[in-house]
Amino acid sequence: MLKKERHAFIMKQINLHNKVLSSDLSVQLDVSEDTVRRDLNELSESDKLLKVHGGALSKSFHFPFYQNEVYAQSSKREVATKAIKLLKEGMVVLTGGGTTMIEFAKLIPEDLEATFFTISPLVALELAEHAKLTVILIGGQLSKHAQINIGAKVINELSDIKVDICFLGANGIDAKEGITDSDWEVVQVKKAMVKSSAKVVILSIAEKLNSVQKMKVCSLRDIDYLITDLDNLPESFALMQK
Amino acid sequence: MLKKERHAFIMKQINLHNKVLSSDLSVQLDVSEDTVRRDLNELSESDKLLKVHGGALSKSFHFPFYQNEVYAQSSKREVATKAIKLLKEGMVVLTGGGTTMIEFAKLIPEDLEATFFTISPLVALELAEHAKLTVILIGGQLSKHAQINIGAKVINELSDIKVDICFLGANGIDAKEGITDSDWEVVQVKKAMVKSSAKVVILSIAEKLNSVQKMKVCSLRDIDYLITDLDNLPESFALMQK
DNA sequence: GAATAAATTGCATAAAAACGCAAATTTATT
DNA sequence: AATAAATTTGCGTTTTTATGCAATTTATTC
Repeated sequence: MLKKERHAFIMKQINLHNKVLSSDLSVQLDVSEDTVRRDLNELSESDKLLKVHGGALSKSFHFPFYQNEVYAQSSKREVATKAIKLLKEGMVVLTGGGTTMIEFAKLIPEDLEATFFTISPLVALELAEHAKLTVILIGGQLSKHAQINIGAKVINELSDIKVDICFLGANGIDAKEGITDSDWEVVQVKKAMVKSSAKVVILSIAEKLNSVQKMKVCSLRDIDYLITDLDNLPESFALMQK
Repeated sequence: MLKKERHAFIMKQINLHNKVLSSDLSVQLDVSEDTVRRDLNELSESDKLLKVHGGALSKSFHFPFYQNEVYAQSSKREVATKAIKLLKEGMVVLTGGGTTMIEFAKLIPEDLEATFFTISPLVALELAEHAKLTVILIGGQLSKHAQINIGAKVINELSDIKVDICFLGANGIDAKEGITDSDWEVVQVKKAMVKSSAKVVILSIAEKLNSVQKMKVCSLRDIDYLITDLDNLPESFALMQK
């Protein structure tokens, strides 16, 4: 394995988990810890990460002020920008949570008049910054991990509404397995959201394509739009772009 | 767990709760108290926190000048600190919104087990940082101005619950006119909250005493506790302190 | 002011980093 | 191709860092 490849691997791990251990990398990359250390030193010299005893951390760790920067933010913003185009005046919209969705909320044109339902307090607060939007937060138990509302109450309320379009982030997305997620409660909510919407839009950064999580939300044919930061989707996903 | 990670964790706890105990951190981080003390020493040397016997405090706690822009934060924190004492294990609580309430949420003991209903997304997110709390966000239309959920939906949901105690901020509070507010929708919600609660607690900084707003939420005799940052309340308010 | 909790200090141990060097691998040059 | 030069890698050794434990000193509390 080439040095550059190792570096790429390490950076990916850093972005994914915010930290790496020299010992882990040594095993994963099948090189000595010395080599890993040398790699980390180089990446640290070029300010790509923060080297610490025992491994390295994402740079955002040390500068808590800039910590708000999210992973692959530019990609997510790109995805969000494309998704915005599906919004029309007067629409009734339903959105999920997650960092991509927050970017989406931020990018909505200031003069758009529409009604937004959401299960995410954070997205709701972002949406509320827009003067002409009506924002309705679907209440329920707040999941500490996902920071969205979950539980029977949410499912119930969702069953009472029917919206024009639903924007949803994806945890895993695969041509065969469809949209998948790793949290049971979240899957239940997402299923209900899909059911309540005339059109379903999935937002996902390209990186998540072809990844599969444990539980299924829906299959690809239930989706109306799949939006990524790629210019054109891989063959296997192309079918459902209507 | 890497040292820097521990430091980050500690700082997060500090920012969240304004204080940490060495003994707690030792358990949470799964290291000896010695190590925690060394961590606290290092963070203290770099002026990140204030080390005290038994743990550490947020620097802002004693030097409120350098702290966030929240108006009269130290007073609000004082009010919140007093209010916390009314919380008991296993309680079902209802809270409103506002900066005082956010301070309140931050200061809740980490080990308290309770159920919190709230109409404020921000308070909900703060509460969600506490591992043992069940947080239920009462959904509805998000008021852009007040950043709380309002509208018929909220009133409806509130009418379905009955909680042990309700913590409410006040906009105006006066011996004769009682609790008053300036936003019609907010008043409706607050009324419903009072109705759904066995006990009602009003949190208010002393500054707001004897001020009157346009619309009435309830009179003073509907209140069970009135908490301010004063050591003892003025004569005119004394009556209803039970 | 005695009892208790927390902090400090010194020390032992273990883990990680740094260093130098030799072997191995890659790249460049004929 | 073949070989020289440069780079990269792994290993032993030394140095540094991190952590926990025990003993002592310093605070805190009743």
